[in-house]
Amino acid sequence: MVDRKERGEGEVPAPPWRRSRKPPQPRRQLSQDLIIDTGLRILDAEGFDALSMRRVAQELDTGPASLYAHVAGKEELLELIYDRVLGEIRLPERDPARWKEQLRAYAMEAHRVLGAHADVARAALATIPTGENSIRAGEFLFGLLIEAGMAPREASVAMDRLSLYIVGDAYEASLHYARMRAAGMDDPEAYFRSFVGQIAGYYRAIPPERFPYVVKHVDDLIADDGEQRFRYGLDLILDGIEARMPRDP
Amino acid sequence: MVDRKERGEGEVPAPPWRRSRKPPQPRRQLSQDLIIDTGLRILDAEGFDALSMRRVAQELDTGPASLYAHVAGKEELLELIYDRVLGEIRLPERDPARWKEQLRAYAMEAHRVLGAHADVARAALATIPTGENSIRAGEFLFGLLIEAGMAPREASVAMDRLSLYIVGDAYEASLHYARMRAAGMDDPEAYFRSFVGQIAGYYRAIPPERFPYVVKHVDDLIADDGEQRFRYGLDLILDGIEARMPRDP
DNA sequence: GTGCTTAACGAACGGCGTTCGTTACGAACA
DNA sequence: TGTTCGTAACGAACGCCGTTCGTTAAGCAC
Repeated sequence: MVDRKERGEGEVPAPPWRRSRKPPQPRRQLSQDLIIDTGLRILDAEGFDALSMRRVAQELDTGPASLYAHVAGKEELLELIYDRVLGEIRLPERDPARWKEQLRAYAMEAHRVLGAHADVARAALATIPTGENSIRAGEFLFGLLIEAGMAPREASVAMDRLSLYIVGDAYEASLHYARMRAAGMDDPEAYFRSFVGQIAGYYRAIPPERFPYVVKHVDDLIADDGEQRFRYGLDLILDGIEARMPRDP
Repeated sequence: MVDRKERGEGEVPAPPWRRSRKPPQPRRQLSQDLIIDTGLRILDAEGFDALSMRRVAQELDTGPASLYAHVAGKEELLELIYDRVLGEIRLPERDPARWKEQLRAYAMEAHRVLGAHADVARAALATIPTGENSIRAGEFLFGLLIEAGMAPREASVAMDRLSLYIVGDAYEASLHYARMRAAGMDDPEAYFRSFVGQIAGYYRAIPPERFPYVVKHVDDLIADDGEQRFRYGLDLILDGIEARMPRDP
Protein backbone atom coordinates (compact mmCIF):
# COMPACT_ATOMS: atom_id res chain seq x y z
CA MET A 1 0.00 0.00 0.00
CA VAL A 2 1.75 3.16 -1.18
CA ASP A 3 0.48 6.45 0.11
CA ARG A 4 1.59 9.29 -2.08
CA LYS A 5 1.69 12.48 -0.16
CA GLU A 6 1.87 16.08 -1.32
CA ARG A 7 -0.42 17.31 -4.03
CA GLY A 8 -0.92 14.01 -5.87
CA GLU A 9 -4.49 14.49 -7.19
CA GLY A 10 -7.16 12.08 -6.01
CA GLU A 11 -5.10 11.12 -3.06
CA VAL A 12 -6.09 7.77 -1.70
CA PRO A 13 -6.27 7.75 2.07
CA ALA A 14 -4.25 5.15 3.81
CA PRO A 15 -6.39 2.27 4.96
CA PRO A 16 -7.21 2.64 8.62
CA TRP A 17 -5.41 -0.50 9.62
CA ARG A 18 -2.21 0.77 8.14
CA ARG A 19 -0.92 3.05 10.82
CA SER A 20 0.56 6.20 9.42
CA ARG A 21 4.33 6.25 9.40
CA LYS A 22 4.32 9.01 11.96
CA PRO A 23 4.87 12.66 11.10
CA PRO A 24 8.42 13.80 11.88
CA GLN A 25 8.17 14.45 15.60
CA PRO A 26 10.96 16.38 17.26
CA ARG A 27 10.57 14.24 20.38
CA ARG A 28 10.77 16.51 23.33
CA GLN A 29 13.61 15.94 25.71
CA LEU A 30 12.19 15.20 29.13
CA SER A 31 14.09 15.05 32.37
CA GLN A 32 13.27 14.64 36.01
CA ASP A 33 14.24 18.23 36.72
CA LEU A 34 11.98 19.53 34.02
CA ILE A 35 9.10 17.48 35.36
CA ILE A 36 9.67 18.68 38.91
CA ASP A 37 9.82 22.29 37.77
CA THR A 38 6.64 21.92 35.81
CA GLY A 39 4.85 20.24 38.68
CA LEU A 40 5.90 22.97 41.09
CA ARG A 41 4.76 25.63 38.68
CA ILE A 42 1.33 24.06 38.39
CA LEU A 43 1.13 23.62 42.14
CA ASP A 44 1.86 27.29 42.73
CA ALA A 45 -0.36 28.58 39.99
CA GLU A 46 -3.38 26.31 40.20
CA GLY A 47 -3.20 24.48 43.50
CA PHE A 48 -2.87 20.98 44.77
CA ASP A 49 -6.01 19.60 43.22
CA ALA A 50 -4.97 20.78 39.78
CA LEU A 51 -1.70 18.88 39.92
CA SER A 52 -2.09 15.63 38.05
CA MET A 53 0.24 13.54 35.96
CA ARG A 54 -1.88 14.38 32.97
CA ARG A 55 -1.71 18.08 33.67
CA VAL A 56 2.09 17.96 33.95
CA ALA A 57 2.33 15.95 30.75
CA GLN A 58 0.04 18.35 28.93
CA GLU A 59 2.21 21.26 30.00
CA LEU A 60 5.15 19.45 28.44
CA ASP A 61 3.25 18.61 25.25
CA THR A 62 3.29 14.90 25.80
CA GLY A 63 1.23 12.11 27.25
CA PRO A 64 1.15 11.03 30.87
CA ALA A 65 2.95 7.78 30.16
CA SER A 66 6.09 9.62 29.17
CA LEU A 67 6.63 10.86 32.68
CA TYR A 68 7.02 7.43 34.12
CA ALA A 69 10.48 7.01 32.65
CA HIS A 70 11.72 9.76 34.98
CA VAL A 71 9.45 9.51 37.97
CA ALA A 72 8.08 6.43 39.69
CA GLY A 73 4.61 7.88 40.11
CA LYS A 74 2.68 10.76 41.52
CA GLU A 75 3.74 10.15 45.07
CA GLU A 76 7.41 10.27 44.19
CA LEU A 77 6.85 13.40 42.15
CA LEU A 78 5.29 15.07 45.16
CA GLU A 79 8.23 14.10 47.32
CA LEU A 80 10.64 15.48 44.77
CA ILE A 81 8.74 18.74 44.51
CA TYR A 82 8.69 19.02 48.27
CA ASP A 83 12.40 18.50 48.55
CA ARG A 84 13.04 21.06 45.87
CA VAL A 85 11.08 23.63 47.83
CA LEU A 86 12.98 22.75 50.99
CA GLY A 87 16.07 23.69 49.04
CA GLU A 88 14.90 27.29 49.12
CA ILE A 89 15.33 27.42 52.86
CA ARG A 90 18.47 29.38 53.66
CA LEU A 91 20.48 28.10 56.60
CA PRO A 92 22.94 30.22 58.54
CA GLU A 93 26.16 29.08 60.14
CA ARG A 94 25.32 27.29 63.32
CA ASP A 95 25.97 29.28 66.47
CA PRO A 96 25.02 27.19 69.50
CA ALA A 97 25.23 30.15 71.84
CA ARG A 98 22.30 31.68 70.02
CA TRP A 99 20.45 28.42 69.48
CA LYS A 100 17.04 29.75 70.41
CA GLU A 101 17.32 32.71 68.13
CA GLN A 102 18.53 30.50 65.28
CA LEU A 103 15.79 27.98 65.86
CA ARG A 104 13.21 30.72 65.65
CA ALA A 105 14.80 32.16 62.55
CA TYR A 106 14.80 28.73 60.94
CA ALA A 107 11.14 28.22 61.75
CA MET A 108 10.19 31.59 60.33
CA GLU A 109 12.24 30.97 57.22
CA ALA A 110 10.68 27.56 56.66
CA HIS A 111 7.28 29.07 57.33
CA ARG A 112 7.97 31.73 54.74
CA VAL A 113 9.13 29.28 52.10
CA LEU A 114 6.24 26.91 52.65
CA GLY A 115 3.92 29.88 52.53
CA ALA A 116 5.36 31.02 49.23
CA HIS A 117 4.58 27.62 47.72
CA ALA A 118 1.34 27.25 49.54
CA ASP A 119 0.16 23.85 48.44
CA VAL A 120 3.49 22.11 48.74
CA ALA A 121 2.64 21.55 52.38
CA ARG A 122 -0.15 19.25 51.23
CA ALA A 123 2.56 17.05 49.80
CA ALA A 124 4.87 17.50 52.76
CA LEU A 125 3.02 15.72 55.51
CA ALA A 126 2.54 12.75 53.24
CA THR A 127 6.25 12.35 52.88
CA ILE A 128 9.00 10.65 54.78
CA PRO A 129 11.98 12.96 54.78
CA THR A 130 14.62 11.25 52.72
CA GLY A 131 15.44 13.97 50.22
CA GLU A 132 18.75 15.77 50.18
CA ASN A 133 17.39 19.08 51.39
CA SER A 134 15.29 17.45 54.02
CA ILE A 135 18.38 15.87 55.54
CA ARG A 136 20.22 19.13 55.19
CA ALA A 137 17.58 20.84 57.33
CA GLY A 138 17.60 17.94 59.75
CA GLU A 139 21.35 18.12 60.18
CA PHE A 140 21.10 21.82 60.91
CA LEU A 141 18.45 21.48 63.58
CA PHE A 142 19.84 18.32 65.11
CA GLY A 143 23.37 19.69 65.21
CA LEU A 144 22.24 22.98 66.67
CA LEU A 145 20.38 21.34 69.52
CA ILE A 146 23.21 18.96 70.30
CA GLU A 147 25.83 21.66 70.21
CA ALA A 148 23.63 23.71 72.49
CA GLY A 149 23.91 20.93 75.02
CA MET A 150 20.92 18.69 74.51
CA ALA A 151 21.32 14.94 74.55
CA PRO A 152 21.08 13.50 71.03
CA ARG A 153 18.14 11.33 71.83
CA GLU A 154 16.13 14.21 73.16
CA ALA A 155 17.33 16.52 70.41
CA SER A 156 15.92 14.04 67.92
CA VAL A 157 12.45 14.29 69.36
CA ALA A 158 12.59 18.05 69.82
CA MET A 159 13.60 18.51 66.20
CA ASP A 160 10.85 16.18 65.09
CA ARG A 161 8.17 18.03 67.03
CA LEU A 162 9.31 21.41 65.82
CA SER A 163 9.25 20.21 62.22
CA LEU A 164 5.82 18.70 62.66
CA TYR A 165 4.54 21.99 63.99
CA ILE A 166 5.92 23.98 61.08
CA VAL A 167 4.61 21.64 58.43
CA GLY A 168 1.29 21.11 60.18
CA ASP A 169 0.68 24.83 60.33
CA ALA A 170 1.63 25.25 56.68
CA TYR A 171 -0.69 22.42 55.76
CA GLU A 172 -3.59 24.02 57.53
CA ALA A 173 -2.84 27.33 55.88
CA SER A 174 -2.75 25.72 52.47
CA LEU A 175 -6.24 24.36 53.00
CA HIS A 176 -7.51 27.86 53.56
CA TYR A 177 -5.70 28.85 50.44
CA ALA A 178 -7.50 26.11 48.55
CA ARG A 179 -10.83 27.26 49.91
CA MET A 180 -10.08 30.76 48.80
CA ARG A 181 -9.33 29.54 45.31
CA ALA A 182 -12.47 27.41 45.29
CA ALA A 183 -14.46 30.49 46.20
CA GLY A 184 -13.05 32.26 43.19
CA MET A 185 -11.27 34.90 45.22
CA ASP A 186 -7.64 35.80 44.86
CA ASP A 187 -7.03 38.38 47.53
CA PRO A 188 -6.03 36.62 50.76
CA GLU A 189 -6.89 39.70 52.74
CA ALA A 190 -10.44 39.84 51.44
CA TYR A 191 -10.83 36.11 51.86
CA PHE A 192 -9.64 36.26 55.43
CA ARG A 193 -12.19 38.91 56.25
CA SER A 194 -15.05 37.08 54.61
CA PHE A 195 -14.09 33.77 56.17
CA VAL A 196 -13.74 35.26 59.62
CA GLY A 197 -17.07 36.94 59.17
CA GLN A 198 -18.76 33.67 58.33
CA ILE A 199 -17.24 31.87 61.29
CA ALA A 200 -18.18 34.69 63.61
CA GLY A 201 -21.76 34.64 62.38
CA TYR A 202 -21.94 30.90 62.83
CA TYR A 203 -20.52 30.98 66.34
CA ARG A 204 -22.86 33.73 67.37
CA ALA A 205 -25.81 31.62 66.32
CA ILE A 206 -25.06 28.62 68.51
CA PRO A 207 -26.91 28.18 71.81
CA PRO A 208 -25.13 30.27 74.46
CA GLU A 209 -26.41 28.19 77.35
CA ARG A 210 -24.51 25.17 76.11
CA PHE A 211 -21.40 26.91 74.85
CA PRO A 212 -21.14 30.10 76.88
CA TYR A 213 -17.45 30.81 76.47
CA VAL A 214 -17.38 30.28 72.74
CA VAL A 215 -20.38 32.50 72.16
CA LYS A 216 -19.29 35.19 74.59
CA HIS A 217 -15.80 35.56 73.19
CA VAL A 218 -16.39 35.13 69.48
CA ASP A 219 -14.35 38.20 68.75
CA ASP A 220 -11.35 36.79 70.56
CA LEU A 221 -11.63 33.52 68.70
CA ILE A 222 -11.17 35.25 65.39
CA ALA A 223 -8.87 38.03 66.49
CA ASP A 224 -5.47 36.74 65.41
CA ASP A 225 -4.39 35.87 61.93
CA GLY A 226 -2.29 32.92 60.85
CA GLU A 227 1.01 34.68 61.26
CA GLN A 228 0.40 35.65 64.87
CA ARG A 229 -0.89 32.21 65.72
CA PHE A 230 2.15 30.59 64.20
CA ARG A 231 4.51 32.75 66.22
CA TYR A 232 2.64 32.11 69.43
CA GLY A 233 2.79 28.35 69.01
CA LEU A 234 6.41 28.57 67.96
CA ASP A 235 7.28 30.44 71.13
CA LEU A 236 5.42 27.89 73.21
CA ILE A 237 7.59 25.16 71.77
CA LEU A 238 10.83 27.09 71.94
CA ASP A 239 10.23 28.04 75.55
CA GLY A 240 9.52 24.42 76.31
CA ILE A 241 12.78 23.38 74.69
CA GLU A 242 14.65 26.07 76.56
CA ALA A 243 13.33 24.78 79.84
CA ARG A 244 14.79 21.40 78.95
CA MET A 245 18.24 22.64 78.04
CA PRO A 246 20.75 21.49 80.65
CA ARG A 247 22.17 24.16 82.93
CA ASP A 248 20.31 26.94 81.16
CA PRO A 249 19.04 29.06 84.04
CA MET B 1 -27.35 -16.46 23.22
CA VAL B 2 -30.16 -17.03 25.63
CA ASP B 3 -29.27 -17.91 29.11
CA ARG B 4 -32.18 -19.65 30.64
CA LYS B 5 -32.11 -19.33 34.29
CA GLU B 6 -32.85 -22.12 36.65
CA ARG B 7 -34.43 -25.00 34.86
CA GLY B 8 -37.37 -23.06 33.30
CA GLU B 9 -36.59 -24.23 29.77
CA GLY B 10 -36.57 -21.74 26.89
CA GLU B 11 -37.58 -18.71 28.87
CA VAL B 12 -38.10 -15.77 26.53
CA PRO B 13 -36.34 -12.62 27.65
CA ALA B 14 -38.25 -9.36 27.60
CA PRO B 15 -37.41 -7.29 24.53
CA PRO B 16 -34.69 -4.82 25.30
CA TRP B 17 -36.72 -1.75 24.43
CA ARG B 18 -39.44 -2.71 26.82
CA ARG B 19 -38.01 -1.61 30.09
CA SER B 20 -38.76 -4.16 32.72
CA ARG B 21 -41.46 -3.04 35.08
CA LYS B 22 -38.93 -3.23 37.82
CA PRO B 23 -38.71 -6.20 40.10
CA PRO B 24 -40.35 -5.49 43.44
CA GLN B 25 -37.57 -3.54 45.04
CA PRO B 26 -37.84 -2.89 48.73
CA ARG B 27 -36.17 0.50 48.21
CA ARG B 28 -33.62 0.75 50.91
CA GLN B 29 -34.15 3.46 53.41
CA LEU B 30 -31.12 5.68 53.44
CA SER B 31 -30.33 8.32 55.97
CA GLN B 32 -27.45 10.60 56.75
CA ASP B 33 -26.63 8.67 59.90
CA LEU B 34 -26.51 5.40 58.03
CA ILE B 35 -24.20 6.91 55.45
CA ILE B 36 -21.88 8.35 58.07
CA ASP B 37 -21.73 5.03 59.90
CA THR B 38 -20.95 3.18 56.73
CA GLY B 39 -18.28 5.66 55.75
CA LEU B 40 -16.60 5.43 59.13
CA ARG B 41 -16.69 1.66 58.98
CA ILE B 42 -14.96 1.66 55.61
CA LEU B 43 -12.44 4.22 56.81
CA ASP B 44 -11.51 2.08 59.79
CA ALA B 45 -11.44 -1.19 57.93
CA GLU B 46 -9.85 -0.25 54.63
CA GLY B 47 -8.31 3.16 55.05
CA PHE B 48 -8.68 6.64 53.66
CA ASP B 49 -7.95 5.80 50.05
CA ALA B 50 -10.62 3.12 50.02
CA LEU B 51 -13.31 5.54 51.08
CA SER B 52 -15.22 6.69 48.04
CA MET B 53 -18.79 7.62 47.40
CA ARG B 54 -19.08 4.56 45.24
CA ARG B 55 -17.69 2.32 47.93
CA VAL B 56 -20.15 3.67 50.49
CA ALA B 57 -23.00 3.25 48.05
CA GLN B 58 -21.95 -0.28 47.23
CA GLU B 59 -21.92 -1.15 50.91
CA LEU B 60 -25.51 0.08 51.08
CA ASP B 61 -26.55 -1.82 47.95
CA THR B 62 -27.26 1.25 45.94
CA GLY B 63 -25.67 3.63 43.47
CA PRO B 64 -23.51 6.62 44.30
CA ALA B 65 -26.16 9.09 43.18
CA SER B 66 -28.47 8.03 45.97
CA LEU B 67 -26.14 9.41 48.61
CA TYR B 68 -26.42 12.96 47.36
CA ALA B 69 -29.91 13.35 48.76
CA HIS B 70 -28.46 13.11 52.26
CA VAL B 71 -24.97 14.48 51.91
CA ALA B 72 -23.73 17.40 49.85
CA GLY B 73 -20.65 15.59 48.60
CA LYS B 74 -17.57 13.77 49.68
CA GLU B 75 -16.11 16.70 51.55
CA GLU B 76 -19.20 17.13 53.67
CA LEU B 77 -19.28 13.41 54.34
CA LEU B 78 -15.71 13.56 55.63
CA GLU B 79 -16.57 16.45 57.90
CA LEU B 80 -19.55 14.57 59.26
CA ILE B 81 -17.49 11.47 59.89
CA TYR B 82 -14.86 13.54 61.63
CA ASP B 83 -17.37 15.16 63.90
CA ARG B 84 -18.87 11.81 64.74
CA VAL B 85 -15.50 10.54 65.86
CA LEU B 86 -14.94 13.66 67.93
CA GLY B 87 -18.09 12.66 69.74
CA GLU B 88 -16.21 9.72 71.20
CA ILE B 89 -13.96 12.03 73.16
CA ARG B 90 -15.01 11.96 76.79
CA LEU B 91 -14.80 15.26 78.59
CA PRO B 92 -14.59 15.59 82.37
CA GLU B 93 -16.06 18.33 84.51
CA ARG B 94 -13.86 21.35 84.21
CA ASP B 95 -11.62 21.96 87.20
CA PRO B 96 -9.54 25.09 86.59
CA ALA B 97 -7.29 24.38 89.54
CA ARG B 98 -6.07 21.30 87.71
CA TRP B 99 -6.08 22.86 84.27
CA LYS B 100 -2.74 21.47 83.21
CA GLU B 101 -3.61 17.97 84.21
CA GLN B 102 -6.96 18.22 82.47
CA LEU B 103 -5.42 19.65 79.35
CA ARG B 104 -2.99 16.77 79.20
CA ALA B 105 -5.77 14.26 79.81
CA TYR B 106 -7.81 15.81 77.03
CA ALA B 107 -4.90 15.64 74.63
CA MET B 108 -4.23 12.01 75.46
CA GLU B 109 -7.91 11.15 75.12
CA ALA B 110 -8.18 12.90 71.76
CA HIS B 111 -4.97 11.22 70.69
CA ARG B 112 -6.42 7.86 71.67
CA VAL B 113 -9.68 8.40 69.82
CA LEU B 114 -7.99 9.66 66.68
CA GLY B 115 -5.64 6.72 66.91
CA ALA B 116 -8.53 4.28 67.15
CA HIS B 117 -9.96 5.66 63.91
CA ALA B 118 -6.61 6.11 62.30
CA ASP B 119 -7.51 7.61 58.98
CA VAL B 120 -10.08 10.03 60.27
CA ALA B 121 -7.25 12.43 60.92
CA ARG B 122 -6.73 12.62 57.17
CA ALA B 123 -10.18 14.14 57.01
CA ALA B 124 -9.68 16.28 60.07
CA LEU B 125 -7.08 18.77 58.95
CA ALA B 126 -9.11 19.45 55.84
CA THR B 127 -12.01 20.58 57.93
CA ILE B 128 -13.11 23.79 59.53
CA PRO B 129 -14.51 22.96 62.93
CA THR B 130 -18.20 23.69 62.75
CA GLY B 131 -19.63 20.37 63.89
CA GLU B 132 -21.44 19.98 67.19
CA ASN B 133 -18.75 17.88 68.80
CA SER B 134 -16.01 20.10 67.56
CA ILE B 135 -17.55 23.06 69.30
CA ARG B 136 -18.12 20.96 72.37
CA ALA B 137 -14.39 20.24 72.57
CA GLY B 138 -13.61 23.88 71.84
CA GLU B 139 -15.86 25.07 74.62
CA PHE B 140 -14.14 22.70 77.02
CA LEU B 141 -10.62 23.82 76.19
CA PHE B 142 -11.46 27.48 75.85
CA GLY B 143 -13.42 27.54 79.08
CA LEU B 144 -10.74 25.68 80.97
CA LEU B 145 -8.02 28.10 79.94
CA ILE B 146 -10.11 31.16 80.71
CA GLU B 147 -11.21 29.85 84.09
CA ALA B 148 -7.58 29.10 84.84
CA GLY B 149 -6.89 32.77 84.40
CA MET B 150 -5.81 33.25 80.81
CA ALA B 151 -7.13 36.17 78.81
CA PRO B 152 -9.72 35.01 76.27
CA ARG B 153 -7.79 36.26 73.33
CA GLU B 154 -4.68 34.38 74.33
CA ALA B 155 -6.70 31.33 75.34
CA SER B 156 -8.11 31.26 71.84
CA VAL B 157 -4.68 30.95 70.29
CA ALA B 158 -3.40 28.49 72.85
CA MET B 159 -6.39 26.23 72.26
CA ASP B 160 -5.91 26.50 68.53
CA ARG B 161 -2.24 25.55 68.70
CA LEU B 162 -2.87 22.62 70.99
CA SER B 163 -5.59 21.31 68.69
CA LEU B 164 -3.35 21.71 65.68
CA TYR B 165 -0.65 19.73 67.39
CA ILE B 166 -2.98 16.88 68.28
CA VAL B 167 -4.50 16.60 64.85
CA GLY B 168 -1.23 17.11 63.05
CA ASP B 169 0.36 14.29 64.98
CA ALA B 170 -2.60 12.02 64.32
CA TYR B 171 -2.44 12.88 60.65
CA GLU B 172 1.19 11.96 60.44
CA ALA B 173 0.52 8.71 62.26
CA SER B 174 -2.29 7.86 59.87
CA LEU B 175 0.08 8.18 56.95
CA HIS B 176 2.34 5.58 58.47
CA TYR B 177 -0.70 3.44 58.94
CA ALA B 178 -1.51 3.81 55.27
CA ARG B 179 2.02 2.85 54.32
CA MET B 180 1.76 -0.21 56.47
CA ARG B 181 -1.44 -1.22 54.75
CA ALA B 182 0.09 -0.56 51.35
CA ALA B 183 2.97 -2.85 52.28
CA GLY B 184 0.49 -5.58 53.02
CA MET B 185 1.37 -5.78 56.70
CA ASP B 186 -1.10 -5.63 59.49
CA ASP B 187 1.01 -5.75 62.62
CA PRO B 188 1.97 -2.19 63.57
CA GLU B 189 4.77 -3.51 65.73
CA ALA B 190 6.37 -5.41 62.88
CA TYR B 191 5.84 -2.52 60.53
CA PHE B 192 7.46 -0.11 62.93
CA ARG B 193 10.52 -2.30 63.20
CA SER B 194 10.85 -2.76 59.47
CA PHE B 195 10.28 0.91 58.77
CA VAL B 196 12.77 2.04 61.36
CA GLY B 197 15.27 -0.44 59.98
CA GLN B 198 14.90 0.99 56.50
CA ILE B 199 15.34 4.55 57.68
CA ALA B 200 18.34 3.61 59.76
CA GLY B 201 19.97 1.90 56.82
CA TYR B 202 19.32 4.87 54.63
CA TYR B 203 20.70 7.37 57.12
CA ARG B 204 23.78 5.29 57.66
CA ALA B 205 24.49 5.38 53.95
CA ILE B 206 24.60 9.15 53.56
CA PRO B 207 27.95 10.95 53.48
CA PRO B 208 29.10 11.53 57.06
CA GLU B 209 31.31 14.46 56.19
CA ARG B 210 28.32 16.47 55.08
CA PHE B 211 25.84 15.31 57.68
CA PRO B 212 27.92 14.26 60.67
CA TYR B 213 25.31 14.54 63.39
CA VAL B 214 22.62 12.68 61.52
CA VAL B 215 24.94 9.84 60.62
CA LYS B 216 26.58 9.62 64.01
CA HIS B 217 23.35 9.49 65.97
CA VAL B 218 21.15 7.38 63.74
CA ASP B 219 20.15 5.24 66.67
CA ASP B 220 18.88 8.24 68.57
CA LEU B 221 16.90 9.45 65.60
CA ILE B 222 14.85 6.28 65.55
CA ALA B 223 14.81 5.56 69.26
CA ASP B 224 11.39 6.81 70.29
CA ASP B 225 8.07 5.65 68.99
CA GLY B 226 5.07 7.78 68.15
CA GLU B 227 3.56 7.67 71.58
CA GLN B 228 6.68 8.96 73.31
CA ARG B 229 7.15 11.67 70.72
CA PHE B 230 3.59 12.80 71.12
CA ARG B 231 3.93 13.12 74.88
CA TYR B 232 7.18 15.01 74.60
CA GLY B 233 5.73 17.58 72.23
CA LEU B 234 2.60 17.82 74.33
CA ASP B 235 4.66 18.61 77.40
CA LEU B 236 6.60 21.23 75.50
CA ILE B 237 3.37 22.99 74.67
CA LEU B 238 1.80 22.59 78.10
CA ASP B 239 4.90 23.92 79.82
CA GLY B 240 4.87 26.85 77.45
CA ILE B 241 1.25 27.56 78.31
CA GLU B 242 1.99 27.26 82.00
CA ALA B 243 4.72 29.82 81.72
CA ARG B 244 2.15 32.20 80.27
CA MET B 245 -0.48 31.69 82.95
CA PRO B 246 -0.78 34.80 85.08
CA ARG B 247 0.53 34.50 88.65
CA ASP B 248 1.20 30.81 88.36
CA PRO B 249 4.74 29.83 89.43
C1' DG C 1 26.67 0.38 9.12
C1' DT C 2 24.48 -2.56 12.58
C1' DG C 3 22.60 -3.84 16.75
C1' DC C 4 20.76 -2.62 21.11
C1' DT C 5 19.17 0.01 25.00
C1' DT C 6 15.70 2.83 26.38
C1' DA C 7 12.96 7.31 26.21
C1' DA C 8 8.73 8.57 24.23
C1' DC C 9 4.34 7.48 23.16
C1' DG C 10 -0.84 6.15 21.94
C1' DA C 11 -4.25 3.65 23.76
C1' DA C 12 -6.55 1.55 27.09
C1' DC C 13 -8.10 -0.01 31.95
C1' DG C 14 -10.47 0.56 35.98
C1' DG C 15 -11.76 3.86 39.17
C1' DC C 16 -13.16 8.38 40.76
C1' DG C 17 -16.81 12.52 42.15
C1' DT C 18 -20.63 14.40 40.48
C1' DT C 19 -24.82 15.55 37.52
C1' DC C 20 -28.83 14.69 34.79
C1' DG C 21 -33.23 13.09 33.93
C1' DT C 22 -36.44 9.45 35.21
C1' DT C 23 -39.04 6.58 38.21
C1' DA C 24 -42.02 5.36 41.83
C1' DC C 25 -43.04 5.72 46.78
C1' DG C 26 -45.78 7.73 50.27
C1' DA C 27 -47.84 11.61 52.38
C1' DA C 28 -51.16 15.39 51.60
C1' DC C 29 -55.12 16.63 49.90
C1' DA C 30 -59.79 16.37 47.50
C1' DT D 1 -61.18 6.51 48.35
C1' DG D 2 -58.79 8.46 44.55
C1' DT D 3 -55.47 11.82 42.81
C1' DT D 4 -51.68 14.81 43.05
C1' DC D 5 -47.17 15.91 43.94
C1' DG D 6 -42.70 16.52 46.33
C1' DT D 7 -38.82 14.01 46.61
C1' DA D 8 -35.77 9.80 47.75
C1' DA D 9 -33.79 6.44 44.89
C1' DC D 10 -31.71 5.40 40.90
C1' DG D 11 -29.33 4.15 36.10
C1' DA D 12 -26.50 6.13 33.07
C1' DA D 13 -23.33 9.12 31.67
C1' DC D 14 -19.52 12.86 31.78
C1' DG D 15 -15.02 14.12 32.31
C1' DC D 16 -11.55 13.46 35.05
C1' DC D 17 -7.82 10.53 37.41
C1' DG D 18 -3.15 7.30 38.04
C1' DT D 19 -1.10 3.77 35.93
C1' DT D 20 0.20 -0.07 32.57
C1' DC D 21 0.98 -2.28 28.16
C1' DG D 22 3.06 -2.88 23.92
C1' DT D 23 5.06 -0.34 20.10
C1' DT D 24 8.08 2.89 17.96
C1' DA D 25 12.15 5.29 17.05
C1' DA D 26 16.19 7.87 18.57
C1' DG D 27 20.85 7.78 19.98
C1' DC D 28 24.78 5.31 21.30
C1' DA D 29 28.52 1.48 21.28
C1' DC D 30 30.69 -1.17 18.46
